[in-house]
Amino acid sequence: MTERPLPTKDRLIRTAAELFQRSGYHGVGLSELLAAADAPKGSLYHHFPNGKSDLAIAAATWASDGMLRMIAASFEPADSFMEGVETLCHKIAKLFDKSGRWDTCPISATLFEGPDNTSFRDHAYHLYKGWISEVTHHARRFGLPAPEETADTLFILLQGGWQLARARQSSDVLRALPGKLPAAKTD
Amino acid sequence: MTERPLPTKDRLIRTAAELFQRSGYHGVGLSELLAAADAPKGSLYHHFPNGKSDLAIAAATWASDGMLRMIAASFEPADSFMEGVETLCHKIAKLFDKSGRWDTCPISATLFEGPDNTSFRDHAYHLYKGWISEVTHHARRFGLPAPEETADTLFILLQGGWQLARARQSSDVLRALPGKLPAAKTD
DNA sequence: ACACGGCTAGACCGATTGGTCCAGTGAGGA
DNA sequence: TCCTCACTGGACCAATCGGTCTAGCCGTGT
Repeated sequence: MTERPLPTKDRLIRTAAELFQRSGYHGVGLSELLAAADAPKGSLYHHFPNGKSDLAIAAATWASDGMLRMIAASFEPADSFMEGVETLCHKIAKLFDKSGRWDTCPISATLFEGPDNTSFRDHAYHLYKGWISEVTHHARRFGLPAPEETADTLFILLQGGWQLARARQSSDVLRALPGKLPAAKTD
Repeated sequence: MTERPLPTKDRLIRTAAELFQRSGYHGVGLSELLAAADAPKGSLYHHFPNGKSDLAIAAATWASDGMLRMIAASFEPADSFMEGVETLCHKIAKLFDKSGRWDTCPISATLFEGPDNTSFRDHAYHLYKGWISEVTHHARRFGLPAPEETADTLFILLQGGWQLARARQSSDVLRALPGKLPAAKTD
């Protein structure tokens, strides 16, 4: 997993993201993480002087960037807002199935349950805001009446949907999400 | 906190629920937990032979029962389904504010991030099913056209809404939830 | 050819983890 | 009165935690 040719720093970030999503910040030990990334302790503390917490923030940011790209890739080629929503939900459903269906949202897994450090929580909200404002942008572009509120609702549906999908072990929940968005009016 | 007259076992369950919600299963050490509950280690392993994991399941079940009562108390005196939803969302918003606005859903905090034990995940879904079927029952009672689907959606909105509320540090998200439920038709 | 510095490798550290074990303790029944 | 047993209190344990530190590898610039 997470192939070898990548530079050590990137390998650390990717495996950290992966493991934190699976077991949460406190649920992953450095030894397990370093073994999975095939990196020695020295490298970790070279690239991330503050150790685990620095790495966690980097991992969450990296995962968030991926999500941001997924949102953009769903809405940009779409002919309507709802078409973008549909594409996004299907992409996320696929991601869910690929993840083994037990992972948590990368940001909440990594940052909300981290040390009670305020900066962790602030960063989490910062990343979430990025997702929401990206959706808001597209909602506005398609002339939706209440772009901010619609973006909020989509975010809520995705977060809650992911949770229920995880409990049910089925991505069907995620695929059914578009029908629950009030803006499903077909203009 | 969690006053003294309660029997030790109950004190353990309550403080476990509280702490797990704040920091997650792996984020709370036994020493911290026992200190908060003012109980010695011997008592923990007397009441819960399997230690932390047994306690976690008991704590999640206890928290879930409280939620179940809150759902019932919201819908039973209501004159319509939407009135019940409104009441429930406001109750939860209050709970959110009282919790310090950083806690996680007690079940996902306790069970989803616990040991990768399957029984943990199964129990989590079992508890969630309890919530959803309670809502389904009331939806059917009020003659809603699609009771199961409506209950699912309410669950999704509550889970996602809680998450966004936590990020934003504001319970307004939760209070606005009823308006996002498609069944908001006023019959 | 040599020195420099980014990076790796892993031994080592004290603190804390979850868990075990047993000697009390004290209320209730015989 | 004494026995019993559910319960408490805490010493103790190996394992693991996150983190520090230093020795050396190796590519690059001069």
